[in-house]
Amino acid sequence: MTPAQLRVFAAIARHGSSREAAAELEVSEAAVSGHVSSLRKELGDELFKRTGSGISFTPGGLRLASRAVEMLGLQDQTMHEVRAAGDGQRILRIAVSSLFGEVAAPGLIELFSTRADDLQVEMNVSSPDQFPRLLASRSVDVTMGPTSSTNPESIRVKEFLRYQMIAVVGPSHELAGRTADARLLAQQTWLLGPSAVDPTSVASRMLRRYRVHESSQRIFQNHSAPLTEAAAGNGVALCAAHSVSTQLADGRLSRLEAPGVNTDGTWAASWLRHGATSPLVNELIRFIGTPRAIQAMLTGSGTNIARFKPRVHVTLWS
Amino acid sequence: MTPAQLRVFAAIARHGSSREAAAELEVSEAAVSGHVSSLRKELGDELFKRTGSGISFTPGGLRLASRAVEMLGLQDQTMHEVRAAGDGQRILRIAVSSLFGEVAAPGLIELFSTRADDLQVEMNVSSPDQFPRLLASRSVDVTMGPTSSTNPESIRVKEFLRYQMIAVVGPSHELAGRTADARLLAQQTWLLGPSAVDPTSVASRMLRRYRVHESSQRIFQNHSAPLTEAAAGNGVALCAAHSVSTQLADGRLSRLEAPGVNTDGTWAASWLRHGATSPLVNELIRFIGTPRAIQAMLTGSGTNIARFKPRVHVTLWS
DNA sequence: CCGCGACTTCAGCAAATGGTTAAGTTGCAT
DNA sequence: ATGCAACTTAACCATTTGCTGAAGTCGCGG
Repeated sequence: MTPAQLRVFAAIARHGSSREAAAELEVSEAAVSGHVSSLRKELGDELFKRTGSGISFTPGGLRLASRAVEMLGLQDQTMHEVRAAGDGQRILRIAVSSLFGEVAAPGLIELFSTRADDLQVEMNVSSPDQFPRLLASRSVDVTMGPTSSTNPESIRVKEFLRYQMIAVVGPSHELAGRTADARLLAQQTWLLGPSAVDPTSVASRMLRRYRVHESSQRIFQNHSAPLTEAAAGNGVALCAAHSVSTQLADGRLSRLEAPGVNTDGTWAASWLRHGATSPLVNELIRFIGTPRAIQAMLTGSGTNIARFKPRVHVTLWS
Repeated sequence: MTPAQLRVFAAIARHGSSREAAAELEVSEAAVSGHVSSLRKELGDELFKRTGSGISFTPGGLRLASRAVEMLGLQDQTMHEVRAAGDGQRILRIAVSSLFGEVAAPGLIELFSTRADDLQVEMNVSSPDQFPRLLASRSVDVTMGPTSSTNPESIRVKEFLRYQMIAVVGPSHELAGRTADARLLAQQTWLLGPSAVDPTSVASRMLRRYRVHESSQRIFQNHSAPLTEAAAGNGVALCAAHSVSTQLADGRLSRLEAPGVNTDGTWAASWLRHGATSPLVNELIRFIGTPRAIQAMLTGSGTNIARFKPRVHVTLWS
């Protein structure tokens, strides 16, 4: 699967014809066909069949078509990025857990990145158990998220924020303001954010603890939607206490007390211990301990349009 | 930038040493060095420098390290996917706008994908102006999102749901239940979802219409967070009327009337007109018009844990 | 300042790549 | 049935790739 082969296949997919692809790439049809037959051999799939008028793709061929343009795009982007980095463009690459990425990171990054000109921050949401791998392969410079017990010697960790996970329900909910027991909790509908998918998260540990059946779990694509659902009285949601303080104060949400439902969590940054740590990383590590940074994490999550750019986002149902 | 070169560079990044990388890949150090020098020439960046104890990466080198493992991973995944597709695994690839993807798609896809076994649905959130390109390059099978005026002849479109965009504020907000004029609207803080970044969206057209200054716009990473902020009285949010009906009913949110603030939007599916449309696509197109599907889109967004799998998610600040 | 460890360059060689032309298949339209 | 358009295969060749061993260079510690 060389870039050349992918380029050829992408051209075929775009035009729906080998001949036109050959014309576009200014090579003979035989050359195109040669690349295709390498791909066919490597992937063990026919990719496309000839029909009277043009060709028709196999399922595998369609699949390859998607990924081919994606891979070529990624390669292209890489070239630009490496060049830009060489020209002094500074980039800080951060991996974050989904909860931190949603409630704390925007405020923090917004504040941090305005401190320096021509600084680009890339935030990558991923599961915390991937953090060591991401650091080890130099895929990111820093990770931020829940602390992990098992960290390799080569990774340095700095804890910077303690938060409390609490359970909340809407004011109209039968358990509002009451104290529940484990048995009762297991019967509730649990409204959860994406972090519930990660088995190491506080949320999913709690679900296991109370033995909440999967059919009582509703997982949303972000951590804000479950709170809205909870406010409407449709179930129990978990969240960081500070992120809902105003909603608790004005009665839109109400705490639910139960043994073990209030858990303390700690957010920590980790990075490679390795010799020369980039100055930018050191700067960030220093910064996250300051009162201003803490403040930004606890409050802000909306950011200005000019500086925000969401990217890829793929979801799979199977 | 061939796969072989990337594999070599990824190994170097992982070990922090050419020698160890050579050992891992079971080739001579010279071979490794050869691949590196090709990369250096192609990218015009030194990538890493020798120091007394090992090597130190240039910014460009670090950048390449991230992307190298990413590209290799993508390639690997592609091989698996093509093979799986050949073995009869059916995949439906959908591109959606950010609003549709958040409020309507989960319910729809959940319902659709349970109708058939071994059916995998991949949902890709992207800007609607990319839809024609994604279809043309066979990157996705169907797109779903706001209708677009300019569609190439080769694309077929089916509108399936009309919705109304409204503006809402919290009950404590000074404009709650009142009718405002354009002048007043321009002075408000606008709480927006990711769709505001896309210049063709209803939201950003409205912002332009009222000449809302960028500094009065707060963009959130999803469409649910701005509603929570609005409920707290911190500004004006835009949303689809049906998605907030309960919140309007119980007074957590309140409509804001103003000339031109209520816009009708239409969601439409589009797909390639091309000869033989996949049966799966036809099935979906037929399905989205049914009452059950409409119902699922209007109500449900939480989905079961076992069937949900978020993926990549990159955000850039610059 | 010498030596060591580690990365880089060089020469040379076998194998693979990527291309060409020409001939061969194949499915559909006439 | 025949012809056509379009994809595939075959034969062949120039070029590049990818390796290796050997020699070269560089930075640092003793």
